[in-house]
Amino acid sequence: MVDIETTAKDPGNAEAGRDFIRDIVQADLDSGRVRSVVTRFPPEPNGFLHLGHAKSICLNFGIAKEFGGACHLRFDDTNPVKEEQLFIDSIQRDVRWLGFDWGEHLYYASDYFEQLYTWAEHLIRTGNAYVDDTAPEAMRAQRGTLTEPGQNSPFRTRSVEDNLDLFRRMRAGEFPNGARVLRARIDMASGNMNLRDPVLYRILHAHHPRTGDAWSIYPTYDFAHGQSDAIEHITHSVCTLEFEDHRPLYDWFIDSLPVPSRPRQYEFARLNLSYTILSKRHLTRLVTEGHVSGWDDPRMPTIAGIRRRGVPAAALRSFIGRVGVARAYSTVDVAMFDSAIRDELNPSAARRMAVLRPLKLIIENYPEGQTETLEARNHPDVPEAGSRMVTFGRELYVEQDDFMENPPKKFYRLSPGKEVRLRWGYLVTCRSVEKDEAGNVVALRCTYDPESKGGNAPDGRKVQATLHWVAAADAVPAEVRLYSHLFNRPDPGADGDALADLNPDSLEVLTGALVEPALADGLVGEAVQFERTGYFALDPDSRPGRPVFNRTVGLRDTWAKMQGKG
RNA sequence: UGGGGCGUCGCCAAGCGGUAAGGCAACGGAUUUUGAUUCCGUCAUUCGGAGGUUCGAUCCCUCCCGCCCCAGCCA
Repeated sequence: MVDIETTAKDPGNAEAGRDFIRDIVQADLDSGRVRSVVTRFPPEPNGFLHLGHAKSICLNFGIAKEFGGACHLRFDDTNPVKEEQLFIDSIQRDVRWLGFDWGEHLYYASDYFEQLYTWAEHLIRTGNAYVDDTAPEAMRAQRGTLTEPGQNSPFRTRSVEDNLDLFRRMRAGEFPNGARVLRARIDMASGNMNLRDPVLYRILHAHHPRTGDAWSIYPTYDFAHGQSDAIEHITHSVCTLEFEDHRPLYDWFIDSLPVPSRPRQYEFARLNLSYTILSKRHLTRLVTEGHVSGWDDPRMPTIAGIRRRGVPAAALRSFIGRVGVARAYSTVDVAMFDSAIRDELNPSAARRMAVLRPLKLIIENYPEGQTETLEARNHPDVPEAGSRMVTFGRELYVEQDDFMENPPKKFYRLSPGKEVRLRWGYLVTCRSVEKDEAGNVVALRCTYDPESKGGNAPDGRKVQATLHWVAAADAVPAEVRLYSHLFNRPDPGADGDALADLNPDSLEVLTGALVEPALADGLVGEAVQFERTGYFALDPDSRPGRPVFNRTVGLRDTWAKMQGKG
């Protein structure tokens, strides 16, 4: 099986509308506050990227592209106990697959460790930081609560000399983990908890994926992020709403340090999706506890999972564009994602026939041993897509759902005495059914109208349904994996543990599917439409002669909807 | 009861003082060799609530209500 390279050529910006952040960028450009825009996407390499990150990626890279600027990919690798090279690699792969390019601008916060350290000493010298020996629990107690001010640490008034000495020895590795920290001296009574002398450095004797064992102290997010932005001359540092009250601290560092530029932080609402969970903590649990097959399980809302499911990058971008960017807390209906996927696939996916749950159909008046080939269009609306030949014969398979012995009123498909069209084939009429001892229908005995080749009878009579089918003579056995929501409620976790809301039926494996031969040797990841069923993509688990298909998304199903309403 | 935010159609989301865009969903109907697609139509006299300013307010002011985030040496 060949792995298809689906990296999009042009992510375009047609799908991205206007939003308050783009308005700010435009205004800054117009006023001359910035000459050219520089943004950044700053993932922490402690997990795989998911749909929430996709929103940030599309926003940051999209803005850079639209305004002729640059977007940096910067790994926020300040916590070596959680970060791994595996994630650094997967993140780059996923961003590229999404269609974005950081060019030369690949950075790591760890690239700046030496500079950040120098700035930390600067803070000490200017009386803005001190080494605190307070134990973690005591420090928590001293911090106060949301409504009560904190207490100053007894170490807050240490001399500059002592602070410098201690901090250097922290770096030298003289103290065990947790023994001391470097803190900013701001205001223990601030209503903003982030300003109550936040920790800048902690002692961590840990191996870092990039710096190895060179450091035994590591900067916190707050101390590293803004300064990294400043070093890279980021103009607009865009993050999610929960960092809003970190902004005063972000600005405090920029004001207190001799940084080379003055970036500004802006916040937008993170993406939430119904029936989905987008938190690295939960996604990590799904993987490590084995609820899914891995980070790229097609049910996962990770970029890797979505890609494996067969969703084109363009559909993902289109979806993000439809969602928009604002500051209001929101949860997007997952149906909107499905819609974006269908809109992307409908005009492009080749049509094929595949029977998911086969039911044998025997044409009594079709000569034994005879077969013929019929031309089948690859796309109903795109003539250039061409056609392929399909085999027709006396024994065929149709979908079990397409037959009912005692059909309700509006059932258009096969039932005793009813005539339907076999797509690209002939009109057939069901004459009788064969059953096993248990009374299950095991085969349909039909007759066909030899004059209806291609699907139309010379007398112009109409049929209500057109069915997909495959010939017993050359159908290829396949495995088909049907996916549905990983969680069985729109707001997983609202009542407690999200994993308790896992949908036990999110994966259905059909091992007895039969597909037309043209489906036997596709490319992994290539989208096809199984007519009347949905969009599918070949899974990497496929082997020669045994294709495995993932259902990317089903077709709209008005009939199922009618039935659901009884 | 500290600080910071958010509330426009079932779900997203425009709107920036001049009289409520668009998408998704839903519901009708037309076309159809996919009950798909496409097409056409319906879907907020009203913008969390109450006052106020104004000729005029979703947009300005006041108060109230609801929801979210913050007390990691995580990001």
